[in-house]
Amino acid sequence: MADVFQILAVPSRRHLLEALRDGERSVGDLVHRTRLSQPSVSKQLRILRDSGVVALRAAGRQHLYSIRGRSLREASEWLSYYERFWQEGLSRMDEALRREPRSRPRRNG
Amino acid sequence: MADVFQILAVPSRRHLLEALRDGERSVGDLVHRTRLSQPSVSKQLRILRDSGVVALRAAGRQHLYSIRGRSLREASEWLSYYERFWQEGLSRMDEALRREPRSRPRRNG
DNA sequence: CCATTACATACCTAAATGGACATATATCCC
DNA sequence: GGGATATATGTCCATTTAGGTATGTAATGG
Repeated sequence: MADVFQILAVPSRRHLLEALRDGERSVGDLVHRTRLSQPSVSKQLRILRDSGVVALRAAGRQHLYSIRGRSLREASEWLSYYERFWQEGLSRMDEALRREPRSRPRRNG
Repeated sequence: MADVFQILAVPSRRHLLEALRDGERSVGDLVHRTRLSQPSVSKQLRILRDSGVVALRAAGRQHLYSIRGRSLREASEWLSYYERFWQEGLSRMDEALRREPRSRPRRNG
């Protein structure tokens, strides 16, 4: 069960997850949406499943995969600590001041 | 300029970014906060810089690194497409229905 | 039962890369 | 200048792994 960022690091796996955004898809369906061979798709789906990012449901001969939010949430939460670095227009100067709250900014730098 | 998820896939790099959460840090400072050698820290900082995740500011002999939000934002935005998978209690059944909005749920499946 | 369809697994290989050590470069201080 | 400090780069290596091909397995239909 590798960490979620390592899972997301591979473009093919992200493409698979993008194809799953609007619901369950079969393996063959996913193969058509990528440039990967069927075994490669199955392999990446296996990795996604082992890491808890997708779930599998059997339906006859078909295997239907779907997104499981829980693991992706970890990544999102990690990134949330950095939101302030783009939400406010934080410059490095602002940061420097933030680290030394005792010294007030001087009029002339 | 590798993609941001590949950058974040390496734990050492995430540790460096965590150490930069509350502002600029020098290289030596970051070395003390990791178990990496100084050259390894410099190497990873170089990668982070090339990918636009951190910025460098020289201050005498010291090189001060800081977070640049822009690149991380891309990752956060990608993940935002999956928020609904954990924000609502979405089951696979819900998803199936979402994919076929024309057919109403039948009383007996 | 047999062919077909749908998917998974085994195995292999080429490529990428994280981290270490040695060394180069730059700045500071005496 | 010269030594010390701070950081960067060069080089090497062991490890990981994405993707392909070949093959195995399970479900469906006649």
